[in-house]
Amino acid sequence: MPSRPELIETLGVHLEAEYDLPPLAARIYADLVLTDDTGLTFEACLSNHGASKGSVSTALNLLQKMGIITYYTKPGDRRRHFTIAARKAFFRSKLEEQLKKIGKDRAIIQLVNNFNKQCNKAHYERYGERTESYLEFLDQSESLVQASLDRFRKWN
Amino acid sequence: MPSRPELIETLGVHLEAEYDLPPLAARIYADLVLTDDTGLTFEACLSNHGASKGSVSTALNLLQKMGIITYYTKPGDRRRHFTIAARKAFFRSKLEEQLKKIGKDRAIIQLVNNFNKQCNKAHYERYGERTESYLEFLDQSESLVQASLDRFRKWN
DNA sequence: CGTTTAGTTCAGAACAAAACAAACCAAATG
DNA sequence: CATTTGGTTTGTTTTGTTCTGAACTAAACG
Repeated sequence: MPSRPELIETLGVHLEAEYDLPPLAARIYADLVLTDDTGLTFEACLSNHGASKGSVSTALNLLQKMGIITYYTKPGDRRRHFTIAARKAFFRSKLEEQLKKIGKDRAIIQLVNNFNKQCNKAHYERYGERTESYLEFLDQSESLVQASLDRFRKWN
Repeated sequence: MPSRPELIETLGVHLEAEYDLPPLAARIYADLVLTDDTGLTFEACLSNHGASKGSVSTALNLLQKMGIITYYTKPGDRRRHFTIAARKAFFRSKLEEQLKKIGKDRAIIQLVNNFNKQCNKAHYERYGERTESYLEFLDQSESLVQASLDRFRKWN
């Protein structure tokens, strides 16, 4: 089993790629994923990652703007406690993202396919069938995601 | 319908993100996608994209190293004609990439889940079921990709 | 009010990525 | 064998990102 810091690093790299985050923001996000819902204070983010106040502030604000994290306060405690925004919805929003991606992918493939139909007829005839087949795969994929999404929605 | 240059730009942006390519390399890739299998010469890449010889050279070499493009020569013509490497396999390799992604995703989710099982029991109990459900989705997704992949493999 | 606490803001340092320009090389051509 | 053609290599410039550090704000506390 990886140690906590190791796992933060591994997960951080992954999140960096998945959500196109700067390194520090991704590490903080990873840290919060591994922390229970009491969350982390600004100060904890600062010391856990050895970064400057400015960097931590920027990273936390970015994650908030992206809807990834929120904070709460305790009465009689001025500090913000940051937590991931909707742990219940974590997988659900992954599925929603997936749905968007499929849509985008289909859109471009159709754009290119239409272009070929008009301007590259030979090519269109040679590969049109594969394109159809891939579009069909996208449809099936979409249905599968949609079905899982429905299950996750009931869950909430 | 978008014009050819517009489509190159749109597709270019998409490919940039999909394969993590530098802008110029992605535009050249897009250009080749819209060009029939006669391909494009170095000179054409150069003038189509208004870039310097050095940049085009670097971009083409990168795309070759990534296995995305190849070139052929005509007897009595010193120029290289660049084409996309395996148009027949285009969708197939997209599916193969998809398969790898699913594997990575599962790996991290399991890593995090194991961590929670040991170090974050309450949290594990609250969300473990969702995790299971998502892992199941990944399995189904994998099967679907695998099935499509088999169809595409026969095709070749 | 002065001070402490909890952050924000912003200029700029440090680094990384992408493209350029010019010199270079190697094969064909006259 | 000098020159053109088709690229490659190398050093530089441009551009963009990420983080820092220091000055600042705003709320609470005594």
